[in-house]
Amino acid sequence: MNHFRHFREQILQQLDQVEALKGQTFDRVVVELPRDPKHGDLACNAAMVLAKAAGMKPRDLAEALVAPIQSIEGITSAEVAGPGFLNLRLGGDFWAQQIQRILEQAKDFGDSQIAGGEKLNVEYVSANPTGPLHLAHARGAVIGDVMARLCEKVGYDVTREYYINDAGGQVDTLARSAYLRYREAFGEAVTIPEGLYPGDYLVAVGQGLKARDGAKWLTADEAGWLPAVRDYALGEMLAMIKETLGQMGIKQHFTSEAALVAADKVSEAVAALSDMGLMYRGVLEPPKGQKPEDWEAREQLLFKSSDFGDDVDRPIQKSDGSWTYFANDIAYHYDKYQRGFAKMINVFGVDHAGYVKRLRASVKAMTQGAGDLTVLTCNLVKLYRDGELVKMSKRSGNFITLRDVLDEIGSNVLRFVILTRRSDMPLDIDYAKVLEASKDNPVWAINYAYARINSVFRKAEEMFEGRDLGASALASAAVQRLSSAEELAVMNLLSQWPQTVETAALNAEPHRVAFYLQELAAAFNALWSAGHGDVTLRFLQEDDAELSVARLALLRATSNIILSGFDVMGVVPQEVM
RNA sequence: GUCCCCGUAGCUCAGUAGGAUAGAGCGACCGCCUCCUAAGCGGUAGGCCACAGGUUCGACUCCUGUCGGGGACACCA
Repeated sequence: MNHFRHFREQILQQLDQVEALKGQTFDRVVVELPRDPKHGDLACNAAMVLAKAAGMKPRDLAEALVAPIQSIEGITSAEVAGPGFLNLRLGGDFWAQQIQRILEQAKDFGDSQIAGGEKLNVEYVSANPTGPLHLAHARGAVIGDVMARLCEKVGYDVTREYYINDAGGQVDTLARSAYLRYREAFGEAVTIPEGLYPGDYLVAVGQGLKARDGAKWLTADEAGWLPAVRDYALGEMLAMIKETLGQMGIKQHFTSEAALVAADKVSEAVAALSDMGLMYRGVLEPPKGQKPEDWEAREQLLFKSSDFGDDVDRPIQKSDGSWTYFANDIAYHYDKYQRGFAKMINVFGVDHAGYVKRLRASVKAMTQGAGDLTVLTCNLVKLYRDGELVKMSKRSGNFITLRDVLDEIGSNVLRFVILTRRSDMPLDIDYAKVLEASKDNPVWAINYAYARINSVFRKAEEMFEGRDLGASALASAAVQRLSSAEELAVMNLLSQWPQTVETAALNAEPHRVAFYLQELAAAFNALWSAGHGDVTLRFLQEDDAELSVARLALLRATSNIILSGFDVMGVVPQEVM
C-alpha cells in the first residue's frame, strides 16, 4: 500500500465535506514527505493551493481543515505550519498495521496494479550479433532488466525483448571474418584485412565450422559459402551473448530483423504510412556541420517525421532501392504494436540519442497516437584500475568484454554500481573501490545491514529458545511499543517503499531503488548504534520478551524490504558477512 | 549551423509533476567498541543550486536568454 496515496484519498474525502470548498477540484493537492522529520510524517499543501478559490487566507483555511483531517483514522495530529502547510503525524495502529502487512506480504509489499495489467514491451541490449557483449552493453542490460522488474511490480504485463540486427551488412562482414578463421583452422596462415572483425573470439567459430562441415567450403565461391557460414556464425554469436546475459540473470525474447524483412513487414509498415499520406519522394538538404566528402543530392523515399516532432524528414529507402535501417526499425515497432504493445520502452546507448526523435515520431504516426514509446538512454561507462582509465582498443578487437568484467567484480556489484547513477549520466567504475568492503561499494553496505539483522535473529533464537520467531508470529507483535526516534525513522522509511517503486517505475528512474536502499541501510545502522549508547535500546532484552519480539518484527520487516529491493535490482543477497 | 544531455559542498553525485532551514558518500577535523557484526554510529567545517531576466503567495525545480562542459547530426547499423 502506498500510504501517501491512501492518506491523500482520505484527505480529499474530508475536503469534499468542507462548505468553503464546494465545487473545487483537488488535483493540485499533494500529500508528501516533509523535508524535516520534525515536521511530522506527512505534509499536505491543501490550504495553500485552495486558499484563493475558497476566498480565505492559507493559514485560516488550514486551521479550518485541522479538525476534519484529524478525524481520519491513523492520523494522530495535524498542525498548521509555515505558509499554511498541514503537518500530520501518524500513530495509533497505523505503524503496527504497516509492519504486519510487510511481514505478511514480504516481497510483494509495494506491488500494485496501477498499470492494470497493460501489456508493455521493454527492449534492451539489442547488441549487434557480431561479437561478445562489452561493458557499454552492461548498462543497458541492467537498466532494461530493472525497468522490466519495476514495471511488473506496478502491474504491467511485461515482455523483455532483444532485437537482433541480423539483416544488415555487418552480418556478412561477420561471415567473411569467420570464413577466414575457418580456413585458418585448416592450417592456412591468414591475415584479417581492414574492415573485417579481427577478434580472437572468431577462432573457435572457424574451428567449430570445420568440425561441423569439414572441408566442403574451402573450394566453394563466396556466394556458395556465405549464407551457411553466416547462419552458423550468427548462431554462435547469439549463443555467446545469451550465455553472458544468463550470467547476469537476464532472459529475453529474441526478435530477428531478418525474419521481419523476410515476412515483408517492412513493405507493410511503409504502406500503412503511405496510406496516411506520410511518405513522399524528395531530396534532403546536405547535413550541416561536417559535410561528408561524397555527399550528393538524390531523390529518396522520405517519411514526414518532422510532422511528429523530428527535426527533418528521414529516408526510408537507400538510393539503390533497398530499405534503410530506419525502415526496418519502423517495421519492427509496427510489429510490436500489432503484437499488442501500445506501450513500449527502449533502452539505447547515448550514441543513439539522436535517433530517438524519429523513432518516437514513427510510432506516433503508425499508431495514430495510440502508441507510446519511452526511450531511456544510457551514457558512457568508463572503467578505472588504480586510478588509470582502462583503454579499450577497437582496432585490435580487444575491447573489455562484459564477461571479463563479470568475472572480476560479479553481477551483484556491477548491477548495483550501475544503479547508483542516473542512466543518462556518465558513469566511472573503479575496480578497486567497487570491490572494497566499504561504502565505496554500496552493495556491501546494504548487505551488511541485512547480515546484521540475520545475526540478531541468530542471537534471539538462543535467548528465547523455543519461541516462534517466524513471520506470522511476528505479525502479531506489540509494535506499538516501539517509540524511539530511530525506530520511528525506520518504520517511516519502510512505508515509503511502495512510493519508491511507483516513482521509479512510472518515471523510468531505476536508480531510485538504489538510493532508497542506501537510505534504509543508513537508518537501520543508526538504529543499531543507538543501542551502543543506551542499553535499553538494544533489540534483545532478556527480561522483556514482548518488547524484543516487537523489535524483531521491525527488523524482519526491514530485511523483507532490503530483500525486495535487491530482488528488483537483480542482486543476490549474502546471508552472513 | 541545428538538436539532445549536463552545470548543486574540496571530490563523486542525489534531489526538481513548484513548497518550509538544499542532502548523501568520499576527503578534512572532533568524539564513540568490558556492549546484538566499529565493514558501523554521532558531531563540526564546507553552498549566491553557472549567470541574468520572466511566470507566482512561493523557483535549485517551470519559461526565455547568456556563458561553460559533453554528445549526435545524409543511403552505416
